[in-house]
Amino acid sequence: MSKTFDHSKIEKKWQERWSVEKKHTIDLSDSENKLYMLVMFSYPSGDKLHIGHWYNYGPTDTWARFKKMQGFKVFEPIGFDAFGLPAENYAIKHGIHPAISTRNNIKYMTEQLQRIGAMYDWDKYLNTSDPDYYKWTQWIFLKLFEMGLAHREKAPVNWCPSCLTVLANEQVKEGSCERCGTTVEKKELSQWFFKITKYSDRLLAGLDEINWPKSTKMMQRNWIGKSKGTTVFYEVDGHDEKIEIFTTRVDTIFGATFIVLAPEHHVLDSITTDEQRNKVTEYVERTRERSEIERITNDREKTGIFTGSYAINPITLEKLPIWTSDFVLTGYGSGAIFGTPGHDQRDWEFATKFKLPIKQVIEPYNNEEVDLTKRVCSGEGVLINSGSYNGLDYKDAIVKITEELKSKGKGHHSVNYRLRDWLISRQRYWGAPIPIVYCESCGTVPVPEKDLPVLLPEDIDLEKNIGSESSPLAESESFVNTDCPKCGLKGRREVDTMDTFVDSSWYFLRYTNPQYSEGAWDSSLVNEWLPVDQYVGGQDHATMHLLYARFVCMALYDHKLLNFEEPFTNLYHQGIITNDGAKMSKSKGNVVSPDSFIDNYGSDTFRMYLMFMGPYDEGADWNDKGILGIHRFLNRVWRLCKGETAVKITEDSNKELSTAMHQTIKEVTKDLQDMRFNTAISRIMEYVNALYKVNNVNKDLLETLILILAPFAPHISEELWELFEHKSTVFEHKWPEWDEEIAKSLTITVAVQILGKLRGSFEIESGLTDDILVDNALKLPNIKKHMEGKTLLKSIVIKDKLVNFVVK
RNA sequence: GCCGGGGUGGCGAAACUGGUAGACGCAAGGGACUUAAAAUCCCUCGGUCGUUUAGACCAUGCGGGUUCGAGUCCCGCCCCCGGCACCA
Repeated sequence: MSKTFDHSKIEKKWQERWSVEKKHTIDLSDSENKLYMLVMFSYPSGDKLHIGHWYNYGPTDTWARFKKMQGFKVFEPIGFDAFGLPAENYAIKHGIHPAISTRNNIKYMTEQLQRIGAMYDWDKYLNTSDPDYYKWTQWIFLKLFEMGLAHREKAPVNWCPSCLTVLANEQVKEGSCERCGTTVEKKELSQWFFKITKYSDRLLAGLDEINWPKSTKMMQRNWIGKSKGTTVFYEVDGHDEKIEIFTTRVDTIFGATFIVLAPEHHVLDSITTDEQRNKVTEYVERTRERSEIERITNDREKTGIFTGSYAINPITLEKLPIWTSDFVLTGYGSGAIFGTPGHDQRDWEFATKFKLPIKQVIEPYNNEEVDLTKRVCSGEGVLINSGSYNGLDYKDAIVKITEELKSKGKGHHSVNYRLRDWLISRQRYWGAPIPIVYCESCGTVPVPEKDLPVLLPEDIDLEKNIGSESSPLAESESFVNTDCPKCGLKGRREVDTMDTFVDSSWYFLRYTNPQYSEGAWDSSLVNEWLPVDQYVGGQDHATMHLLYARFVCMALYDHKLLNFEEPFTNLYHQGIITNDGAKMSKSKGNVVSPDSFIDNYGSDTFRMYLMFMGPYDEGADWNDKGILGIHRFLNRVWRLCKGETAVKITEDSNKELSTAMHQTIKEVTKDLQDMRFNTAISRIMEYVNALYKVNNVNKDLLETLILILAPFAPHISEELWELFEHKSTVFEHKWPEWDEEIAKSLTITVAVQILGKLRGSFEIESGLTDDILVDNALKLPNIKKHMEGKTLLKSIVIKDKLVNFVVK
């Protein structure tokens, strides 16, 4: 008979029992000792659940089970982020309605999720494409609209010609669509935005209050990009126009030799002289045709055209030629700069190219040689060639010059942000319709709450819509034509749907009661159970989902709908599981399915292997070579506990093993607390190895083993726990505690060094004085040998560890 | 270019606030059991030298430094991964 455990049978048995006995259904009405453990829900794609998902879900369940055993009331929900483009594209290709393909994918993926054996509370399951859910996504839109945080505006926006929709700034990476990699185009379109910029400072301040990875906080800070500086107003010689310029280095204003406007700048047209008009117009048009990626390519040579006009430097009253160039961005600051070519790399390149004068107005601190004909001198220093400001440190000069500008009414201190408003319109079908009606007499009218949800129309031929730049919803007459909720006359519905990041920016609130019909959530539950105590997911969402969710919660807080501002108190990012060094993705064809590993080895082995591969936040390159080792280990535990080895189970106690047991509990507890799963598993392995080395072990040693193994391998642990005649499940037993006294080793090994080089060691009981350790060390033959002919200058003793002799 | 993270055996990796580098596992080699194989159990396993032992020297990306002692701290480089990138 096989002596390996039957993982299929055991896992099936316990998963059924947990489900039947509702072990993971949490009654949220009592929030004492609550712990809300959240993982990022997944998109129900045709790829199904892959190893990357498992890497998120398996280890977090281990942590959750550990916390449950420590006495926390753990809430671990799961669901699907089910709206989105891939289902729609799939529909276009295969003629299957997104609702159907999504339902099929969810069905399959739910089965996969269940095989993990996680403590998911399936009663709280949700799906964002369900009308019962997106009704409330629309409701949140209305709340933001009420607050003036949702507005429609014509603006140059990012358009992905492959996805046939606009994208938020956050979804454009290096000028390309984050999803499909296609180069995005700039388009001037009327779109819906959420006013996230209004929360820039609070989004920054909140980061100090939450326990998030510092790299993620840094990414959000950089993304928000707050910079303090000065706004300067320039008069245009011979015109009424004023040019507003933002700078962080107003100290270099004496070195300004030209002004540059972005090609889209609103005064450009009116200040351009007749002689220059043709050239300027041509340049502006050429810029418009150039793609974003071309424009932002760093090594591109500077281009630009002189407008023929001059601006007056408000401090020096010098006349500065006004140019236009595409290196000045329209969306940042006011879309205009003053060029200080001596001290700014880009301005230097521009001045060099167009033979504009270059002036030095900063003397660098470190007296380095300055040759502005050869290279720029950026950085910090003291002012020169700056009139009465000469000799001032640049930092003081910034303050003083701004004061002068302010007194003359030519400027003031100001702050700029890189963050743009969140563009939420999508010209696609498979998303929540934006609940707005346009009426000729009433204008933009929000759909009343009682009329929600605005259901997605069914009568749409998605295939017909390919290539169209308008939303597929525009196809449906019955959807578009409606009565104005205000005046009752004819109106037209908004045809765009919402960015799916809106769906995911509040799902963690809905989890507390996804069936709730009185509102988006039951405040009595949400205000008790939120914020999320531990959130785990990939870092790729750092400046998207994780930023949007924070914004939405702050807005809802301001609307008095929530009693907290920050949704996720603690955040952790698991690393990425790559395959041949590349991230797993369908397009690369390197996705590894967990299914066959579950069939062959079981969930216990597989999840444990994922945790054993390396540090959880570092991820790993996928490799199934070591999975057998974990399987062997679980078998060793199985046989040991069943008494199928040479080690007999008796009543005898064993002092040494007892010490090992308490040490193991201590180390495993600490490692688990910090999600150091790999080392925790190593400790348990060492413990098992120690148990195998003796002739007999007692029940206490084994039961402790089962208890500390349980979060890692829940099914086999339950089975063994039952074998030891326990009625309740192992997870209802409390996590073992260690006794510091017993955990102390009786004997220790002391290393003996001479001048820091290891020359020997000896075993001795712990807790002895320095003198005794030195005496013992000096007795070692090898030490005597090395000490011959030398004088001992000093003995360094580290208690219970090491003796080092300094000799000459 | 700027901001994070990292570089340790054949491989995945350990090493708490500076204190025996390589725990644990994989792979490999040897042995026990077996008719045989699988499974299992035990042993060896960074490199060079040394007959085994004892031991010595070299080893944590590279070059310096601080220290009785450095994978760990400091200075200067190189490489890999992630993010931002003409942001004024």
